[in-house]
Amino acid sequence: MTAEERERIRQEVDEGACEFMHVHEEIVEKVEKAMPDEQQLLDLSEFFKVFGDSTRIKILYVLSQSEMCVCDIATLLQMGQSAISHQLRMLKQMRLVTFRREGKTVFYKLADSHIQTILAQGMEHIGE
Amino acid sequence: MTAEERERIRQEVDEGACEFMHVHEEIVEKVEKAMPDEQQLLDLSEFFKVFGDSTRIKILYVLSQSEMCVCDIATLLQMGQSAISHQLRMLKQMRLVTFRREGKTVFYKLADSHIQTILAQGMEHIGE
DNA sequence: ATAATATATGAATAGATGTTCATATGAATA
DNA sequence: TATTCATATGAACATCTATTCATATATTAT
Repeated sequence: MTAEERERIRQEVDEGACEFMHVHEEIVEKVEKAMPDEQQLLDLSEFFKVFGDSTRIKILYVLSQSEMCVCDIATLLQMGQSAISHQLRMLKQMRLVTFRREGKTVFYKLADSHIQTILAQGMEHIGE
Repeated sequence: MTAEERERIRQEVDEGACEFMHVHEEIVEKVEKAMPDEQQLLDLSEFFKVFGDSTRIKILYVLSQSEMCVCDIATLLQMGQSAISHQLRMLKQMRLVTFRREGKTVFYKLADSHIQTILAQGMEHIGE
């Protein structure tokens, strides 16, 4: 593909993008080839989004200390049962927590030790 | 603190929280003691929030491949220059990227190799 | 079966967030 | 100095998200 062709395509495709820019062709081409699937990057951001809310971080944190039920979590975080339950649903969907039922009570825990590693990694980063 | 006192305080403090719940006292007390600062957990969620947006993930990804300027990024992501610039501002504030000016152009790169580790860790997790 | 209790969930609302548009700033060049 | 170009930024808007409220479901006990 020549520079001319690329320029034409760019004008057709990137209406909104900088019209007068001076792109560094080599870099762009090189990186373009190394780009993962769009979907993979979307999944990745969805994954991190789960950690990007203080309520969910707190839930994950307390569950890293011990398995516990919904009301234990609500008590610890001083939040309503419903709010916790909604968030646990999301954490379930994202496979970050698992649960077991024992009578009327549902006990939640972290799905795997991987989660703790990520939390610790984040902690490490902000403590700098 | 007796169970009675705790119950009274709970009723005063946790208006919204489950009123009829049967908290598991031992667990709650143990974990309560081990809880980090509220602020630290807020910071942690703020940190992860940055990774929880697909545009920012893409920016971080392309910068993990090579230093580049705003318009290079806009071209690669097929997005407007302004959108990228706004996001770069946030990434700057969160100290995930640094930049150097060269004439009219501003080159951005990842602030440290730590960031790549976190991205890779996330990638690893979703690929399961 | 009925009541009590722990959790789940749908709808509504308020607040946060990302992109766009228009424009400003800063730097090179004529 | 005026112009051009790369980037930055404020305001507006639309979308997404978290919590609350009311209520449903599931399980146990009476």
